[in-house]
Amino acid sequence: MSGTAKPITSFLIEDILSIKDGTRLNGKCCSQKMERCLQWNEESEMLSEQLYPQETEFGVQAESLDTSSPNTSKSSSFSPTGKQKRSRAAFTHLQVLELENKFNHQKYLSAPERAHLAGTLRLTETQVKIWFQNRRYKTKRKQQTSEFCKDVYKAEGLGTRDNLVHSSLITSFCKAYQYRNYMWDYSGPWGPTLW
DNA sequence: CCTGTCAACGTGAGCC
DNA sequence: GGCTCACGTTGACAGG
Repeated sequence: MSGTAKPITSFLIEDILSIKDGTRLNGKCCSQKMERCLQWNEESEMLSEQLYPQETEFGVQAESLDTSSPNTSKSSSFSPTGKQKRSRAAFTHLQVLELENKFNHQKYLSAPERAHLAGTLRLTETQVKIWFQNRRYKTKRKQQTSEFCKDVYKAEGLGTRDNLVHSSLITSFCKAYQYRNYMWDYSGPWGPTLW
């Protein structure tokens, strides 16, 4: 690894993370950040081939992935009642970024691919597997929700005062729906806003 | 305190 | 039987 390679990828990552239109990368991805992520996906592919031909598949140094050292392993803390507390790891932005990057190209991973990705991101294979499972489910729910609400809007039509009331009710329903965050569809026909 | 998010977990089914 | 999947739920955590 040369000294010139790191600043380039670090710049790209910091570039994305510095965008202030949202605090999370996963789930409710905000427009500018996601656009930059998608742009970065393409750039990182080219960069990784040029800069890290042998070292990593993703063009990001493994050491930089667990900087905040999330509690990715099972913690053995106990609740006051004596029951073992369930831990929930908080993946770093970089880990999520790489997982998203991979997911954009592949919705399913083979066992060797999963092992490699887990090693690169310093996660367990199970964590990668679960992440992909959850991610596929979220994508599906998001799509279903979008299509459902789109159909309702189509069926109801817009224009009259009654229809405006209807659309208002529909919007309320969609807002109340558990997976409303999946309606933030940056790649959808309505752009990156909540419709 | 309430609510939203999301990794982790449970369940049932399919594949080999 | 072991593995992975889709799907739904749980519970820790963070932000308002």
